Amino acid sequence: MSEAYTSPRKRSARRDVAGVPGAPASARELRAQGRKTLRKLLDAGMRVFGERGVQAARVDDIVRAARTSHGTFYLYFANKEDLLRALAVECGDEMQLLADGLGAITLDDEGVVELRRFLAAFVTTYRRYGPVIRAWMEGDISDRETSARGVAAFTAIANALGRRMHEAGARGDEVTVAALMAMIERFAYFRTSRRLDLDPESLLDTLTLVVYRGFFGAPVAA
Amino acid sequence: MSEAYTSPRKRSARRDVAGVPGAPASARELRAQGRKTLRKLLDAGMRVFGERGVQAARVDDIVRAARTSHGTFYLYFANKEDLLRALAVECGDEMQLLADGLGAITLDDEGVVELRRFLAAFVTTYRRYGPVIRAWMEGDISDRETSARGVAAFTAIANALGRRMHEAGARGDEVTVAALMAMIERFAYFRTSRRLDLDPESLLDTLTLVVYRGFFGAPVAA
Amino acid sequence: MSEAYTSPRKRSARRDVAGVPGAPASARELRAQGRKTLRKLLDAGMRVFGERGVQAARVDDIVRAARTSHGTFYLYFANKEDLLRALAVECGDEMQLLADGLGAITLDDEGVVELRRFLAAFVTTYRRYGPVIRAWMEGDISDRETSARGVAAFTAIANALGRRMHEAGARGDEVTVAALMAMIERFAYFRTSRRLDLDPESLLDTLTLVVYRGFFGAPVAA
Amino acid sequence: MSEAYTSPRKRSARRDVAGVPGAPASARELRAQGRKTLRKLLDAGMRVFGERGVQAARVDDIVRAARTSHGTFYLYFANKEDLLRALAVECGDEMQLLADGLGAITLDDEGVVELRRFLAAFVTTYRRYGPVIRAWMEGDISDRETSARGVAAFTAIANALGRRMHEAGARGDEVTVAALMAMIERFAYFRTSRRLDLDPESLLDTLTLVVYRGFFGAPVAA
DNA sequence: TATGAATGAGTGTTCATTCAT
DNA sequence: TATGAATGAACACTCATTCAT
Repeated sequence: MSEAYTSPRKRSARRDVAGVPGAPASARELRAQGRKTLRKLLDAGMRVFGERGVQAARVDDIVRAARTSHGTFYLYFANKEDLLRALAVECGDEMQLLADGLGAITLDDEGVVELRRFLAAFVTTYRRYGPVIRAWMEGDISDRETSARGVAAFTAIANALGRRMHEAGARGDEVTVAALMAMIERFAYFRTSRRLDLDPESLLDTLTLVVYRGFFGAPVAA
Repeated sequence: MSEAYTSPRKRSARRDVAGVPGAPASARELRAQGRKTLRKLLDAGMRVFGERGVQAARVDDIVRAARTSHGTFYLYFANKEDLLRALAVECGDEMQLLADGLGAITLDDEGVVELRRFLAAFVTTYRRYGPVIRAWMEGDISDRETSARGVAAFTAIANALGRRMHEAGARGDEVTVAALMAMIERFAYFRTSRRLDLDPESLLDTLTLVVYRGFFGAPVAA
Repeated sequence: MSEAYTSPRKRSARRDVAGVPGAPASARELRAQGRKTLRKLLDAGMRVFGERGVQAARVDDIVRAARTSHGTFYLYFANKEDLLRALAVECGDEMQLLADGLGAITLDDEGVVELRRFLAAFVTTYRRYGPVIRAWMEGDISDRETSARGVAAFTAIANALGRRMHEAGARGDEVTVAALMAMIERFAYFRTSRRLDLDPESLLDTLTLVVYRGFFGAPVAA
Repeated sequence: MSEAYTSPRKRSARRDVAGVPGAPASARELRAQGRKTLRKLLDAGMRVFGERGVQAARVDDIVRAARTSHGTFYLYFANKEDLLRALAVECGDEMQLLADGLGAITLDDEGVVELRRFLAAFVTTYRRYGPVIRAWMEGDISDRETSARGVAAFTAIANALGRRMHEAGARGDEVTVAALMAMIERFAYFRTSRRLDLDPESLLDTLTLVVYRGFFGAPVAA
């Protein structure tokens, strides 16, 4: 009973438990209109995170990009972190698909083609979810759940790569795979950020070559 | 693209007279006492940048770590960015030394030893200057001069590596070297941040192996 | 190590533990200047809480009343609640003094005089700390410590009154004393808020009479 | 003095056309369905005001408690204040009934019984309308009409009590009656909020005793 | 009559930077 | 050279109220 004064933050924390008003998008039923707005915010978030970086992005940037209001943002997400979490879920799903789709890397031309296809797919995903992936890599995420989801996504891909390396007769140990993934991620980053301003196709060729030779160990005719 | 660090004040610009009020440390003669305080601030800055990240680090964190006051900070640096710049100078010098010190990577055991020595030296530098290096890599620096210094430092190492690869008969083109450096940097990052919690020595062995085989192209007996 | 993104609120919570920057006034050494500002804020807080009420008072009202800035407020208090806590400490001390100062209520004119003196003193304290006292009575305080301090203060006075009633041969049980205190508090409230716009002295006479007769049980010649 | 509740919008005034858009409930004819929804909102309002306090209660809390929507709320009430007004009307009626029902307080056992009955009735009313009554007492209401209705309700009871005291040969002056009512109100508050966690019946006995002796002046055998 | 969605002004809090001592 | 104190713009988050369906 009764009016006990609590600092607004506390109140908000208290309410987070009940969970309704500023509840993460997933916690409420949404109609067509609501789903549309949610999508707008997710897209805008991705865009702004990419432009400004996860840390520097302001909620104001995001709502402006989504052409909506401040209040609306908090109707769908508890805060910026919560938006990041939602994007991480999407990104995780996407990366799982990548992992599942990785075929055998045989020691012939077809293997090279498959590897190149995979790397191209990774880059494509990166162009959309790069900021989330970088946040995972850089440890820029404190939320347990979100962080764990990142680990799971990376692990899925790492395992897929490791298995394929094994099949190809190469070392697929943890460290080697980690080095490989680091290289792929950085490559996608440089590619997406245009820091290496070269022809995308030939960039991809070079990466494929380095990965093939360095990690799958097979001699390849340049 | 992305996260270039700009001090908030820049946004709502005010004045930009080169360096008068809290002139950068280098602009003034310092006595013993002053040099000691400067050192304290540089060390504290490095530490805090490492703990909180360049963007999230607050001047308050730094002065507390240095056991000094806000006022003192601005006696030595014009702002947070200026401190980063000072650290970048140190880091750049260090990386130049690394580049200069890279010997030939021959196709025998001695080559492996030299490569391993170089990688170990890089990791050591990274343990101290990691945050600056990461800020460079991630494009988290907006200041022209500081950024340019990063490019120079990376280029020095890249060139050294490229030359040595050439000598060893391997491809030393820009993209390949970039991939190599990305891998080394990430490795050092994971190593320093203990995200890969394995034995440092064997981590280094694996990295050496992957780099040797993947980039210098030589067959190596595991 | 490293930049994990945490929502600003979380960070602030984390820092509260370390306790330095927005630390409650008591946690830092203050010089003359600082003590003066602290006093200004406490006084302004008391005034604004009185005018607007504890809940409705905005930090902005308080800093305007104290002729200082927003930032300064948070240099001395973690938030509004923290200011209330500080005022509660002062108020608690004051009420303890009241309790300690209550003399015997004898069944003669001197008893009436002592009772009147006590009630006058209570009203004086109330004029200064009324908002805090009301917040305690109304349960408008959620903070454990602050709340407990209120209970302690009330208990001290209640015990003193109960003892004096006993000595006078009257019932000094918990409920009766509570009823007595409720009446006194409400009286002070109406008196301070000028809701009963009558002559203060005769108001006090009437209160003394009612209390004397109703609680100390002695027949008194009007 | 103090905490008069004003809706935030009033401050940044906008329009004040008497009662057009969400006309107060009374202004429209309601069918069965509408009356039911109105009732739900009134009940929920009372409940939430009791739990959170009049000031802290949010429209969102109320509609959630009433299992209806924001839009619906404004179909029945112009704003939060309007809901409070509607509840005040109910409460005022109830208190008028209390006043009308107060019988003579004779100087014998029957007088005690009647007083006890009245106090019990007051407590019952308080259990339902406590928040409104407290808002009146605390001056938490800025609306003229609502406030006036509170004064009228209190005056009705005060007059009834004053008259009965007179009949019993006791002082029934304004101040004494105010003191009496303050005590009764606080008692009901503590009783309802369970701050005095004692047996309700014996609480009521004690209150009756104190009131009887202190205000009606009669000697009573404990 | 009911509802979910949208809005934006209001308020709390932080932190880089300046200033007086 | 050092320091504690002050400042205010920037940003996060809330909630009463309106609107389209």
